[in-house]
Amino acid sequence: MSAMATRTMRKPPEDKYDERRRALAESALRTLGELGYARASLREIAHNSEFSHGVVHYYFRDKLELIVYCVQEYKKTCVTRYDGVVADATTPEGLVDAFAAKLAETIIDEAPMHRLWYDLRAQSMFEEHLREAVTAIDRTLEDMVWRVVTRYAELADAAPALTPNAAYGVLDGVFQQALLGHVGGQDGALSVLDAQVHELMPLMLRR
Amino acid sequence: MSAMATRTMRKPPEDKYDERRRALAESALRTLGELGYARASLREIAHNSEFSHGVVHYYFRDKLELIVYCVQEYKKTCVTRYDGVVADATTPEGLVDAFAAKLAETIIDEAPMHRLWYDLRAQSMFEEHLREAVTAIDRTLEDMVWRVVTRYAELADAAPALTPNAAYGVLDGVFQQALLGHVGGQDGALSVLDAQVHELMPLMLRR
DNA sequence: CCCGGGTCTTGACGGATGTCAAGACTTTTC
DNA sequence: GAAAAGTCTTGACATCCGTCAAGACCCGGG
Repeated sequence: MSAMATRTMRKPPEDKYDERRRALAESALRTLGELGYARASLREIAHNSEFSHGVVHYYFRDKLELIVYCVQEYKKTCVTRYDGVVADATTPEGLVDAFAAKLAETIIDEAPMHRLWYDLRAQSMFEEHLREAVTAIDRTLEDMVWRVVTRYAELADAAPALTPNAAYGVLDGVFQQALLGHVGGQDGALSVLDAQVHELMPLMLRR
Repeated sequence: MSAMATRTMRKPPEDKYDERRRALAESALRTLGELGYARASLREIAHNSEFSHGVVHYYFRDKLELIVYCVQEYKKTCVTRYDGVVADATTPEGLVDAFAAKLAETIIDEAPMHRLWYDLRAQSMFEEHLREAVTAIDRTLEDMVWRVVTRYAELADAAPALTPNAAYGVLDGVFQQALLGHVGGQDGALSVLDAQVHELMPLMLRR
């Protein structure tokens, strides 16, 4: 009768199951960051993990569910990335310095993850199954940026001159540009980013 | 001996050859805009043209050469897109209105081409063979934006407050966001873009 | 001890893809 | 008008992909 609704036919562990899903998703994220969405096959993903290729369909219905799960997993590593910057800053200039430095740092340390993000966001314009997860992350990132901007305005004793989505669009634009340059081997890309952030942040304050 | 250097073993037409390449590239662009880089197969591309699938390797060495050629072809349709806006504007406000309207218009009319562009740009972070062509287009777009910004500053009798790449990054960011929203069916995306452009352009002037 | 359910591997399937060789059709050339 | 060069189609190849079924392995409870 194929007694298998969709999920949870497990009995005792129930968290071992989720643990495996997370482990698998982590391997998948490594592979995805390396090869991109299009060329990361399930076999390659499994090969970069401690399992064999068949196990994927034991933990995920199909490839897309795996990837959506990965994307949501990735989101968690993003949310708090700049909260330290916001919390520690005491002057507007100091916040801009720390924020710009953190942006450059994350490009250096996590370039594969970031290029995967832009890949997935572009793919979501072709595959609507990705759209929901991508949109959710986009909102999360916008909120994150907005926390930085409002704190900056607060420290400068001014009001933000931009809407949240405009502020996100602006900073995401220059960030993406810097990532592109960095991945392409342009060594000036990161210092340009630093300069651009210092250039842009003051413009976000109403005067 | 397989007498076939790399190109040009043709004798008389030499332009019929290029004409076919262009026709094939046009079909390819249609298909690529529909399916994206990853899922646009040579057979599907040929199917959307008047030829059969084998002909691709008569005019292009492999799939990548086809796509790079397509990308360069696409560039030509971009370069002059906003030149009319620059030429016709007589007041700074008028230029912003026309520019914002043109941005929204091109999202409506050519959404497939634009999402393809962002797809290819993301792919170029994984496939270095795409990088050169993508970088060239990126520079072209930056120049295009810069022409708008300098003309705007000129009309407003002020100096630009941003560097060319910052200005491009900023506008590309909000444009991409609007495209994402438009493709995803958010009907407010375009009016948000219009508002954002009106919000951002004045900030680009030194005061 | 063994039995049963959860876990994982192996191997196979049908289909799609890039590539290319062989030849047919078309145009040019003498 | 026949030969040659250019153009295009057809069909096949090797390979890779996602998926899934069959069974082996592992482990706790009877």
